[in-house]
Amino acid sequence: MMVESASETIRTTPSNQNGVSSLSSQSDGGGGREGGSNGDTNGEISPVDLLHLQQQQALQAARQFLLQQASGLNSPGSNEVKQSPVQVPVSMAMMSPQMITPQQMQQILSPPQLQALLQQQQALMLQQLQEYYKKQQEQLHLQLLTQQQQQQQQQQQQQQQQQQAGKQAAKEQLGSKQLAFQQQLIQMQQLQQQHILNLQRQGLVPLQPTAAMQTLQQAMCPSDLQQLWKDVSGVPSSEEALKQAEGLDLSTNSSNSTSAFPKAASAHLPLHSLPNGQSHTPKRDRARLFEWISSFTKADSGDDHIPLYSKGSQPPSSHHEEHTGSHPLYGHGECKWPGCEALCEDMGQFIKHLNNEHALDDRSTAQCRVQMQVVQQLEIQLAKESERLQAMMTHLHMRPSEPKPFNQPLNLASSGSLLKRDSEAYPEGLPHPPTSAATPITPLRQGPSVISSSSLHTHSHSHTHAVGPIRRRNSDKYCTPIASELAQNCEFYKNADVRPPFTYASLIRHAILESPDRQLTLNEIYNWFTRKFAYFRRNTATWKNAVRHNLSLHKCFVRVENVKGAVWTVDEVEYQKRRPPKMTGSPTLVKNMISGLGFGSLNASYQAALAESSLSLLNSPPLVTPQSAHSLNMLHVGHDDVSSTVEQVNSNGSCSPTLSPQQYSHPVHVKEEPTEVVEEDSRSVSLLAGVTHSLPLPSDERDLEEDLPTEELE
DNA sequence: CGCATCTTAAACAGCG
DNA sequence: TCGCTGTTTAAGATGC
Repeated sequence: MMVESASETIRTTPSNQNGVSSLSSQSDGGGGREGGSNGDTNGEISPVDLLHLQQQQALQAARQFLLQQASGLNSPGSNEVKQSPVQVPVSMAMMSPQMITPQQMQQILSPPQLQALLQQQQALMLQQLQEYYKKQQEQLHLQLLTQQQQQQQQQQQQQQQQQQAGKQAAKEQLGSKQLAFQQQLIQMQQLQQQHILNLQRQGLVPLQPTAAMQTLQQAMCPSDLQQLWKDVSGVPSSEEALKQAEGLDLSTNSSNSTSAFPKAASAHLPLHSLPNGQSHTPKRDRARLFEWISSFTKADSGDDHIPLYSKGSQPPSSHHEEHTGSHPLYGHGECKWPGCEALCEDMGQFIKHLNNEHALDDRSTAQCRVQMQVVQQLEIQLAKESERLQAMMTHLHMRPSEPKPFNQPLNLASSGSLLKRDSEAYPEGLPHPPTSAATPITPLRQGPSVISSSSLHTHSHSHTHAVGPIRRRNSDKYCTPIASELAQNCEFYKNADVRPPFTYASLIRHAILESPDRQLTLNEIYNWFTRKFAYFRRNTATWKNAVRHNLSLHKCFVRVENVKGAVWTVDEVEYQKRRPPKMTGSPTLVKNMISGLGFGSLNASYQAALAESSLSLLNSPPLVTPQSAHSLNMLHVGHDDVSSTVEQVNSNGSCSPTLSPQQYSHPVHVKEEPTEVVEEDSRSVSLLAGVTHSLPLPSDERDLEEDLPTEELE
């Protein structure tokens, strides 16, 4: 039954996306900014507008990034094959910002990129938020002053006209008015302070006492969004805040009789701009609304069974929540819908409430979008922390005196040009994401695969040229797509319920090769999976079965009887052999895939496979090592790699003394003839050539040309 | 359309 | 008998 829902999901996914893409072709360039002017006639910015602005800007920036990348790929030293790599980016880039759903963005951009983007948006948003607060306060003061003046005037008048009668009453009335304003002022200040406190409480923002109370810092944490969310949503629990927001927004919205919700919705929805904040949802938009919603309902509900294969993007069932015993939106007798907190005695009542109060409408959609941003924030933060950790680990694994060479070339090698473009992608005047400070190399990461390719490639660079034993030892962990990916996004995968973009086979292989003895029991493999990936902490039956299946199916996995039972090892030769030769034809496509830009429309498994195979192509060069001739021949075709480098390490004697060469490279199936090896060899070379000539990035080309001959011909 | 790869599911057998 | 391990088959999705 799972299969059915899953396949349905898969089928609907692309059509949905296409449908969305084809729908709104409005506002290519200026569209992104229309939101900024929405309801902003007096230079005042409401939280709603800020959110909208943030979103718009994020999308805009993403679009810009994609465009630039596309053009960047296109322009320099391009040859005849330039069409394919550009295809996806351009098609994505041509979408109006509204058309790129956040999920798509997530698929297009790696967490770090998203992080960078959002942080940058946050900075701007915070700035504006701060301005907003300031203005509100000023306005309050102003109103307070006018009130006081009025009061004085009235008092004078009253004194003149009727000295005695009604004096007391008027005073009280005016006093209460004044009090209300003062209250508003105080609340506004509290709101502002709370934002800051939230930032600090969550530890998401470093405590900077001096700046803290004056500026709203550089980051916006989920709690802020929640706060804004409440401001925006106008739910009973946050009525005061809403009143403030609306009440204060007199100059622009005093005459607006519509509720805050449509306003919020109009601000958030990418559908169209609603000039007056009127609730207005055409059928067409409702359809898209639904698509949009359904594309996210899945993301946040991690409790149901999501087939690995279909995890591409869509929920297997849009009504999944109603069938489960527990509901992510229901807990402790309360509706957990953001800002709702409605009491529901039981599940049935809750469901009823959910259907009634949180049906598919603009409001819910707006709320959903905000929640999505909250989630994005968290993910981004997670990615950021992961990177930080990675940088720390990288640093600690090295000699203190060493100038950290490993990461440096990462960008230089294959992403050098991208880096430039990427940095250009940030609008002027906006601070670059803080990550760049912590981990200078990462801001540009394209996503798992790209990093992998680049880092891999880089690794080869540094590895073969000027890397000492220690670095080599260190880098061997990062030199493969999986390895580098895991190394860099280790924490991310560990905590985020994200399917790693690698196949079971490659993961298993990596797990085995990562182990001290290059051998693991089945159970240890299981443990590795669960340890490394949050994704594999559920549906254990499914993926464990898959693991066993892969172990049995692939000849590259060799079962070895051990003293304490059976362990699994990797037959590298077999592993190399099994690699799909299909991708050879279109290195550009490969590159494209690797860039992550094309991943959006692929399902997870296929992405994984493609990424893997693609990377393997880009990977081949570096794998030649001062290893024995035998392993050199066997391994330098290496695909995604660890093994080869691991072997290098081994040859250096710095690693895994327990490993017997026989066990590793020729465990059981020692059936490779020299001829076969030669074949592999030549194939790899030709592949390499193909890659070299069609690589869109000049830096890559240069690197390859520089590196390859020396390495290959060595 | 056929092929290859991957994922998922499931049946089955051996073993402790 | 049960659970784990390992093998095998089949179906479906996807891209070339």
